[in-house]
Amino acid sequence: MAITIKDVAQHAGVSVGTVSRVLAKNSTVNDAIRLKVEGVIEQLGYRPSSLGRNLRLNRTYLIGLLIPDITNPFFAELAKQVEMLASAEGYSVLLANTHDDPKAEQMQVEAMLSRLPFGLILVPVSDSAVNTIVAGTRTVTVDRPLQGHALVSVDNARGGYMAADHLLSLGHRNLGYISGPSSTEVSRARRSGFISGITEFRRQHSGMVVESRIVEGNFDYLSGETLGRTLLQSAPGTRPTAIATASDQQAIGLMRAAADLGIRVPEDLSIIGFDDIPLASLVFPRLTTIRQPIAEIARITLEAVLGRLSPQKEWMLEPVLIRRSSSAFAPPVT
Amino acid sequence: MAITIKDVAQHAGVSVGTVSRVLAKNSTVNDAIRLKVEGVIEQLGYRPSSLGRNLRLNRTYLIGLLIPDITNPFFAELAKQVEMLASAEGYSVLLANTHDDPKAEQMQVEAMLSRLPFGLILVPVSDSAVNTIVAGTRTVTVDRPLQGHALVSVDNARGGYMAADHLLSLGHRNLGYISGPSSTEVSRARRSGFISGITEFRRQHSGMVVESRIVEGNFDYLSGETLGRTLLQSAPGTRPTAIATASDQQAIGLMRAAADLGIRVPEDLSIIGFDDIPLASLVFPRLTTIRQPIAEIARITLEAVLGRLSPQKEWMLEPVLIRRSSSAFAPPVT
DNA sequence: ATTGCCAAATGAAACGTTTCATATTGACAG
DNA sequence: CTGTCAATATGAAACGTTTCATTTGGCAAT
Repeated sequence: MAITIKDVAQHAGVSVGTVSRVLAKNSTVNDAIRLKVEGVIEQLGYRPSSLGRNLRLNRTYLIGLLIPDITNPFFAELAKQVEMLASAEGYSVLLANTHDDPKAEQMQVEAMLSRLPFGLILVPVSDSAVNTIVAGTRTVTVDRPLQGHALVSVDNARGGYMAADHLLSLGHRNLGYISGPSSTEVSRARRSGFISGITEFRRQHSGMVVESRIVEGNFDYLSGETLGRTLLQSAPGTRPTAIATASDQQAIGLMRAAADLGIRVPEDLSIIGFDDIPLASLVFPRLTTIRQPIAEIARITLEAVLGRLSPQKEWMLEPVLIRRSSSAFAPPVT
Repeated sequence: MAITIKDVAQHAGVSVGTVSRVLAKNSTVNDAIRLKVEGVIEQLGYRPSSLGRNLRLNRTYLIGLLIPDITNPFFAELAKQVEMLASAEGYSVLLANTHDDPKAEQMQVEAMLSRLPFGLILVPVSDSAVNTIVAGTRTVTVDRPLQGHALVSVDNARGGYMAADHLLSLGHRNLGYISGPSSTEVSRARRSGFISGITEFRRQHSGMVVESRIVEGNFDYLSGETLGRTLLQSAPGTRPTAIATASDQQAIGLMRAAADLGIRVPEDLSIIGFDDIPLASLVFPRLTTIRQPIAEIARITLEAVLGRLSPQKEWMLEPVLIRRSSSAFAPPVT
């Protein structure tokens, strides 16, 4: 049987209220008694039950974190940052994966809400269903927007634009783009940013010919590899000299495909990824990419979920181009 | 104000007890009333509070998961598996990172216990301190042993042995080993398994000369790269023709170092990792490795923590050798 | 008409806290 | 010696459930 505040009170010969006030550091209580009570607490090894406490205060110190897949390095990093900040503030993190499945997402949201978290951080998969459910709990959405809730994300369109701009400025005129699933806003934004980067370039260079080919899949390694293969197996001469991807994972899969086909990076093919996961600087060659400021995203998200930020509805962060060795000047035209 | 069971009772014109019994599907309640109550619940959007429930039952449906670093692909995979299984059983997962820091570990354990999880899954960093603290909550340890608690792990010594055996059977006689930190039992077991693999081989081949050089660092990419560089920069002729590592991350860092130095894998250097993280089959060349059966580890761990397994104190799983392209026959001696 | 029985609903207690109104104490001024 | 006040401790209520001992009502058997 666990030790309750009553046991402590009894042993110390005081009332439960007094013990409670001893525990609440800021309350006024006679020094002798305080010492006595603290002694008993120590001796009995009493640990306040959060159950009673939560009920009484009608408030938990839980933050729900609902992401597609903790195995994805981007989300792992996000989870880590969020957890670090949260636990520094005395909150604990409830983790759940949606596996990009709307059904699973809904169930997980339900499960989380039944635990009455103080707030919810959500990387939503589906647009509907969810928004009715999360009423009542402060919810902040990361990466993907959700009707009626705060959103923290990187400026994905800008990132896509930067990727196109980088490749074009290196002289590439035949580009490929490996997109994420069109069902997500993130994918769409990155891709349309990429496209408008090209459009803008052509406008400025009065109609210069820029070819581009876009293929679509998931954000994972495998999609990068398969779609990369598709792009790279175009007839020689029409094969892109540079490819941008919607995630670093795809980019790494793409590098893999290039290696298999004997295509050298960056000599024959420039690659630029998106995210800047830790691995990006460890693959060979080191990956040029569009970095998402994850720590910043995590910080703002948590502050927002704790209600410390003005109730602004959207925070959009600037991505930054990280130049490494996977991108280089276009090979001379022969 | 949230809707409570009282509100439901009032609206339905029944007592709270009845509503409670309607919610507990297996109880006996008149059909007409059941329907009526269910209607009111639906209409009011009532959602039982886990706060009251937990207090009354003196039981939460939380599983604490305390790992060194969610960013490490191995732990990410473990977390994913555990979360999947747990949520299927109606439990939620509390996640925390220790960052391999005993101080942080202790704080995190305290924080978790104050939430009264039903059980705790722990990948311990430090050997002391913790074991007194976790008394009272069923705790299962993964990967690293902790006095007085159940342990689920792979047979690390066996894994190390298998790595040595694999390289030796390919004809390599000059081996390198990149170890994890000696402070962890895991590292020590893998390394000593590797060493005894060599010893055993020499015994069976009556004293055949096998050289080996061991360096030590962390489990991460960076350590693999730096230590790899150290090993590979030995005087030519004495440089190892095969290197085993204590983690796939190290192995990938090592591949990176080899690429930088112009050493071809597997032609000039065979590499074998440990873990079989998803990335292992995506790097170039695909990584030969010793697989930990993570799904199995997760399954057993969760069952154990839920108290469904006989109170056996230790489960040790067999690792399995996954042969891919990063290891090959030793180059002919010149 | 009385009794006994069963099914089904009720009322109240209990879980471990916090908090607020109230009670106690001691010191000190009048 | 009384009255007042500040300082501090107490007791009880409340948070939202579940559960158990009781009550209620209907109906069959006597």
